[in-house]
Amino acid sequence: MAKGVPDLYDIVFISFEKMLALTDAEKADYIRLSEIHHYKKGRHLVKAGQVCSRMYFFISGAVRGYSVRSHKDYSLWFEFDRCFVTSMASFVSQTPSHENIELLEDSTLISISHNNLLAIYSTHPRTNVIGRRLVEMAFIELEERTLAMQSLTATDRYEHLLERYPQFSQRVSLKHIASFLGISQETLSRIRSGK
Amino acid sequence: MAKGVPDLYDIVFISFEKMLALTDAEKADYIRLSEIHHYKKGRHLVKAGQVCSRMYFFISGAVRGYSVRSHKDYSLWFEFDRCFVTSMASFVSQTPSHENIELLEDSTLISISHNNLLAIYSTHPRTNVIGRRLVEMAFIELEERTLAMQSLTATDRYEHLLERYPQFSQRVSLKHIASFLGISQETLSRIRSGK
DNA sequence: TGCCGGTTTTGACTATTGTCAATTTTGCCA
DNA sequence: TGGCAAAATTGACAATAGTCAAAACCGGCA
Repeated sequence: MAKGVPDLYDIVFISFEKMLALTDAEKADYIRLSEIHHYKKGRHLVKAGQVCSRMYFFISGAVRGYSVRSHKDYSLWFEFDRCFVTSMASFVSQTPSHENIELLEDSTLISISHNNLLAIYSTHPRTNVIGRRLVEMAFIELEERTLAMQSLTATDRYEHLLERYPQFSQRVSLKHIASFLGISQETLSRIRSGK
Repeated sequence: MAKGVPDLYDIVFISFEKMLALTDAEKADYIRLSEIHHYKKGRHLVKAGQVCSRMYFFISGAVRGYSVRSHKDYSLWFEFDRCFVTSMASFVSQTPSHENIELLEDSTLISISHNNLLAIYSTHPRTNVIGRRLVEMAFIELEERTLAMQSLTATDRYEHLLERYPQFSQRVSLKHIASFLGISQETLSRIRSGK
């Protein structure tokens, strides 16, 4: 095993621990069945129409999920270091993705294929809880966002975002933040300038 | 077992089959650990602040999830006959619910407690997939709705809703549909009249 | 049938947000 | 460091949606 590799896996195992502390045998299988990548900004992990076959963990970097409708780009979510990322709906049912996933920064990540993840679930049944937890967390996050879209004005949504995700304003362009909030770039600019 | 009861359970077992065909032993445990209810229109299954301790299956009836913010009522989802219903975020992590669940019609339902469901998962580990599938389906549904909120105008959201859920216009008041779409009742009225 | 309460529609006006076009600012790198 | 392309801001105007108040509609029931 290459020098430095255990360090990277230490990071993902700490994140797993929030859901389930893995045994050494489970960790060994995860290491054996996963891959490490160093990808450049701009690279796509998934494009709409493709089946998303891998679950990613971001050691470092930033990533955006987005969907294109009527020639327009709608940002759906953003994730940064130490997060699990995949096109959830596509990955869990292995059907074509409606969303694209694009790196916003050069990133270091670990990925595992759907097949290999199922193999781990099968070999170590108690790890099933991880799959469930990941979907549950994604669901809770999305629920909060949907209610914000429904009940808050554009200004309140922006302020809510700044509080909840301070990273955004450092690492995401205003164009993408605007599309995430469901408003035009110009409106966001006016909100920021205090009208 | 009372006459008619097996018929009701036949309905829920058909719905389970879309996720996992249950064995006779699994069905027997589900019957033993669940309850049948006949509830009146207006009854609440969960109120905000309470932990939602049960997963419901609607044999017949209609139900609405909603959240109250700044004294306003925001409809989050609707479900009708033959659907599984719970306050997902609250149920899966057994924390206080942010949403209320209210019956829109007199309804017949089957419910199982969180503890009893975990007991079934534990006795029959392969049934774990049901829990995951339920969250996954809820997630996919919510994802579609969020993108609609973000990318469609009010008029398009209303037309999309009519296509996707024809039941809505028969069984849900315009007040609730408007709050679901994130628009005022008057705006919905004008959209319907063709401006 | 006729009244009642709740639901839905309509009107007039205001507020918010979008669009298009023109600048200005920023970040990168040759 | 200078120059370029992308990102962000600004202005003028149009389109969309909200608010408040009043009227019309509708369903249940005495």
